Amino acid sequence: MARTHGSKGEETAKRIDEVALKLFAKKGYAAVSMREIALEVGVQAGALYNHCPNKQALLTNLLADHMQALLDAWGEMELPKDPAQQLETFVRFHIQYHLKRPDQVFISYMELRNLEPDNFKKIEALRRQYEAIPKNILAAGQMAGQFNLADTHVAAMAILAQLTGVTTWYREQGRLSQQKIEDIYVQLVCQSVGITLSGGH
Amino acid sequence: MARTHGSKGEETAKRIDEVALKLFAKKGYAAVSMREIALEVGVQAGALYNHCPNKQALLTNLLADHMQALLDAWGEMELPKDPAQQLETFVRFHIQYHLKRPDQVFISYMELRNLEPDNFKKIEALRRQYEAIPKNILAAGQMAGQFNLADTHVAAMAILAQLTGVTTWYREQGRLSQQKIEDIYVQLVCQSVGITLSGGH
DNA sequence: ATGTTAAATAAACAAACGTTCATTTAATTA
DNA sequence: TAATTAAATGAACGTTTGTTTATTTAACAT
Repeated sequence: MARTHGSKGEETAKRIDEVALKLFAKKGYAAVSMREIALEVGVQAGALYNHCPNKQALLTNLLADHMQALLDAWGEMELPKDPAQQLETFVRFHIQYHLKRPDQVFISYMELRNLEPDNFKKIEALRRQYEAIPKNILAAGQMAGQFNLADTHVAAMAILAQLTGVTTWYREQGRLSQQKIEDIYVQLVCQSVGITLSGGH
Repeated sequence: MARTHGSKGEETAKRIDEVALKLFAKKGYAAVSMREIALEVGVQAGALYNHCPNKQALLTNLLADHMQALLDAWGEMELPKDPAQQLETFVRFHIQYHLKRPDQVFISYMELRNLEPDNFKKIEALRRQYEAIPKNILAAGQMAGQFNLADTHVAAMAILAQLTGVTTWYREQGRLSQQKIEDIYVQLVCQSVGITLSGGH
């Protein structure tokens, strides 16, 4: 056999990315073979190389695309002026975005060490850009005297960690709706920075 | 050559565990070969099998030992009666224990998916045992009317995530001492559950 | 001193790895 | 319709993988 009936390059390329994402998230980059990806795409291993230069590029592109899309999505949010409201906006944004893309989030945190140095630098830079968002919000709230924080940098990292942690236990059919989880986290985060919400959200 | 001068079984077994821990944490279980471990131990690959049945057992034992030691260490702490003080005790305990064993912590969170089903179940059970600690503290504080939480389960998971997250950015030579970091987190956590410390800690 | 056990070596195993290549066929363009 | 390009196949490449085995030697017990 050779080229199969009805095959289209763009479609295959897309499927490769989807499958790679799914498998990397499930088993880890190093534990997934190109043959395994090919099998799930429905193609022979060699065919993958018509669409990507190598395995490493597959991972790098997935991570870079995710981080860039995350930053772009935040860029399109309109921000309230009040730091407390900004913080709430960020909490909801982060939870919503991450729960919608659990696999991307997972590999972004798990597979950084499997990137070759140059690729790592690129992704790490995007990540720091994202970390700057809560850092700036907290710094603004602290400057304005609205927050009560001993250290805004540590607080930002702590908040990010707890927000991202949602993806480890959230189940679509679980006890709590996504909306409810957001509310719980908003309260938790707002209390942790030392403010209380005025109205009962 | 064969048995080398001065070789002792117990020593080698210990070194294998140490090296495996270090390499698994650095590169991930799947990315580390038995030959790589052997090289760092200073032995041929085949010799590893005098001390462990296979690679999977190496990982399982590391994770089981860590989780059991963690639970034992908590068991030896003496607990104050007041839930707020219990929470502070837990925060400091968790940070201290985890910052002292960054590699163990790392693989405990990263390599669960590389465990075969039976091994996974065992480790997961130990982990849930540990998660029950903050859950129970929060539930007690909430019952006593001292905490202000919308959901104690979610809060417990959030707090655990943010505490464990310390290991991702803490550097021994960094800006903040471990003591100072503990203090920051105690304030953050206490505020997040809805209490404020009486004295200025 | 001798016999036994423990702990290593070195070579080998089949299987799987990422990747390449010549070839074939479908889709597209002229 | 013919020529060209795109997208597959399937076999092969040389490595590397986890693990086993026969053999050798050091450590230990009698």
